[in-house]
Amino acid sequence: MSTYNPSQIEPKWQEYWVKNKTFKTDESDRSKPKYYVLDMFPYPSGAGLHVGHPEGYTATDIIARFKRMNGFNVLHPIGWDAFGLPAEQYAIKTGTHPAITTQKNIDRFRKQLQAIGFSYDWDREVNTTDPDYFKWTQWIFLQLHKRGLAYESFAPVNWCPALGTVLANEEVIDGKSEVGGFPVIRKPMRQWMLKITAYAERLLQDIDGVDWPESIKEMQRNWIGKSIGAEVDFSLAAHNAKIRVFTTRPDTLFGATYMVLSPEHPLVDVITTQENKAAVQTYKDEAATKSDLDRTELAKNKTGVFTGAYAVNPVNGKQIPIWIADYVLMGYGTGAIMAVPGHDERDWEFAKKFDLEIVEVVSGGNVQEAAFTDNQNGVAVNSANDEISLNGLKVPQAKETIINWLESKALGQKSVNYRLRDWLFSRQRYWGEPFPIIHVDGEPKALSEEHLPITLPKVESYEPTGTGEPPLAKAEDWLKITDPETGKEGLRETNTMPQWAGSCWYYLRYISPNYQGGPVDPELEKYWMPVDLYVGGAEHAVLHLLYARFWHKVLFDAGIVSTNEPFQKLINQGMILGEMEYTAFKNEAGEFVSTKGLDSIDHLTPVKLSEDEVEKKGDTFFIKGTQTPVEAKSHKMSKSRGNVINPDDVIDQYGADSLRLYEMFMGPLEQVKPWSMRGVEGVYRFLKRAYRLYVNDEVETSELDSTIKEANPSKEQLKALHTLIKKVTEDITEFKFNTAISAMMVFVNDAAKWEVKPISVMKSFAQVLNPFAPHVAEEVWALMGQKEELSYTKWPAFDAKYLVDDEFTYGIQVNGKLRGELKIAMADADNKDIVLTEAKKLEGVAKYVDGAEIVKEIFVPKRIVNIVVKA
RNA sequence: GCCGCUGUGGUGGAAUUGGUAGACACGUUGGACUUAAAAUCCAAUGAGACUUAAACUCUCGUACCGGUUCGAGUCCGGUCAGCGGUACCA
Repeated sequence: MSTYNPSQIEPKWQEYWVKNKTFKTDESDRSKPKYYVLDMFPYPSGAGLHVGHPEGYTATDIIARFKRMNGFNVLHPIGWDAFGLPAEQYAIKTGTHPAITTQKNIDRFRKQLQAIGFSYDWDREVNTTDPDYFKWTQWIFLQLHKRGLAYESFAPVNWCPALGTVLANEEVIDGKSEVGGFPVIRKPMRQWMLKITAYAERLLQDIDGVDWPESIKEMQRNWIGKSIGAEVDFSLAAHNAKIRVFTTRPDTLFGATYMVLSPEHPLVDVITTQENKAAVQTYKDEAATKSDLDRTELAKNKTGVFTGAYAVNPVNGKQIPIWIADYVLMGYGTGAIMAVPGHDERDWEFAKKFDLEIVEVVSGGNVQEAAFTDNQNGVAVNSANDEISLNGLKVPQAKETIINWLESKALGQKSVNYRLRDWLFSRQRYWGEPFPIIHVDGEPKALSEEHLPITLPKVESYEPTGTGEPPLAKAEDWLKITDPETGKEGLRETNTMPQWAGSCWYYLRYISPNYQGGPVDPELEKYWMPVDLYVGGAEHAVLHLLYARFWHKVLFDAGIVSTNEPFQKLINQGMILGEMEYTAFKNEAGEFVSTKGLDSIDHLTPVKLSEDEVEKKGDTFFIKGTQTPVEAKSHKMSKSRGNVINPDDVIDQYGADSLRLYEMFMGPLEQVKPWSMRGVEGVYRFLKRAYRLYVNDEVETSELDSTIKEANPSKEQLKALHTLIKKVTEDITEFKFNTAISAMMVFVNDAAKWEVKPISVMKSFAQVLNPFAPHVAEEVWALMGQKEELSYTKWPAFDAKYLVDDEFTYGIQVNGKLRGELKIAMADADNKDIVLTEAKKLEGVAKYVDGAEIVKEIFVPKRIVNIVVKA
């Protein structure tokens, strides 16, 4: 009992915190400054917590505890993003209702989180599947609907046959589903869409004002994809109609030698000539059935067919052929382009393949060899008609000139386009929020607020029908509804909302989880918002964070929230990889081979090696004593690789404080880093040493060690303590937890040598340790007989006067090379003459300086001395 | 291809933001304690040269090449590698 035993200490304090509601947030005292520190809430999967969760959660917990000790009123909540596919798929397999699975998983997650000692206010837990919660998700949908931001669409969507549902653009990666990697095809279906494009400009502008990682901001900007250009009308040679194109390079209009329509463009059937009908139809049919994956794979090989029709280039009256090709997308711009093969790579490839004319209109390259695409310094050529000439102008000026001319002739105008599309907001699933929508006389109609929440019906089977009919279509009693307004018979909407819906606004619900007058209590919202710190994985860079910003802005417009942006500061924790693995490869003959220069290693057999079977030579690892290179790499944790670390096991072996400390000590929070069990042992040893400062482990009782006394601290002790306080305070503020921990290690190494440990110093250390390793801190705090609640004690202040040394040590350089060290009294440290005189007396320095001509003497007070001599 | 980030000992990582590179930790080696082991404690530990040995000293060293500077891990230009995002967006 006398040695450090986390399995006894930790449950005791966890129970104490829960029982006493130590971390309950009381907002009645609004005189205190507020701090809202938020974690991305987890999906409570059946697998339980993995080590990635406690990384961000420990970081926010340290901040929360630190802020409490600094007099802030802290809101630090947690909840469950509990709708979603796994529970539904489990239901399909076993017949267990997703609500049951979900509840079980939540209970397990809660237990696991409490076992790590996070200081959440457990009275504010939210659960997206709770009708009291999703009532307000539905309510927010009604606000969107009211504002014309929710609408039905019958356009082709991303249908994933394997998942039996449609997916949002953001959920499709390389033509495959983000979840599971299944192929996705395009299929026209009735869907609900949210008009996020109406907010594109604000989503883009306001990103500048938030304190987020630049990479995430850039990703969002790219996703929104604003491009400025012009729309230009081309009249048809044989029809009295126009085709409008969007281009970012109106300056190249004179070089437009053909035109391409998307196969889905409505004018295709109108303009196609008789002899081309068959070929065009065949091409259209092929394009329609092509999956996104096929389109991506064939991207390098351009395809298309000629329609037989011609358009007229408005600047030079030339007739140019109109083609259709699937490299032009109906969903972007106008679904039609003017092709300028001289200055656009795609158009160039297409023109080469189909032998179309290539004209140079911007000089600087050789357009027969490759498209010349410099859009800054290129100079326009061959670009003049009777009224206008761009010749000699650089691209930006040429653009402006031609746009003005087009506008004056009513042939086109300046135009802005966004890559962002409307958000496909419905899923053909069971385990999601039902829409507050009914269909009467074939028309969708919103139910009014008093009918909320719309709860899920019991169903026999959770399988989608496969034709796109959601499982809810099978719940006949639920499906049929009498319109409360007109008394007509109607049908409920059978789609459900995507998982993102619940996570779009959960941070608001934490503020007033029981409020019945709206999603959030307006008074409290004004006090707590915005979120001061939001920590989570970078995988949500565009999806969740863009959707949540969109909803927040809608709620802002509706007067529900008072801030323009929800999350002031965002930090992405880096992924934790598995332990470093050393792998060599054997060929079919069983010989070790080098993988260098091989495209594929599929035919080789990997052989795992232990650390002491390998050695490093130069930049590469080899099998010891051989020339066989070894791959040294940390991999993503995955079940199939068998390198998953379970936090429960770590806690069993080393305790929660060690888990917390190790995850923070590994390296910078934002960085990707490999797990190391030995590293856990390192911090465990540190905690043991720290505990042993307080408790003598050679005796059989857990009493305070006799070296801890009421005593005046020595100068050295004060210096050690205040160095620690300064470093930890600054590092927490900058989220540099790894170096804060190393400062604590330095302190403990020091203090272990003290024969007398003044209780005042040891109290301060316990306080500093508390945010990081709260269990052991509480334990020693109690041992010292402290009655005050540790979590709310005042964070110790450092006093610079204890940090001053009697001496300063200068590094003395000669010609930039270190040649000696000079210890000098602090009083003389700023005196250039004294320092230099002394420096030149140093043996190592004199060797180089004596007899040489001194060219220059660099003296930077309390930094460096550099004497420059001529050789 | 494009955009972004990162390259420091055997390993994870420090470095006052241009000023003594390698803090702290892991690992390794040696030692103490122990009947022994575990635990704990102490010491050494970037590479190399010189030396019988040690001390001393010196050289090289922050992916690579070059530049700016009294001085560069840090700033600038170029190259390479890895990671993440994105990709016919006109």
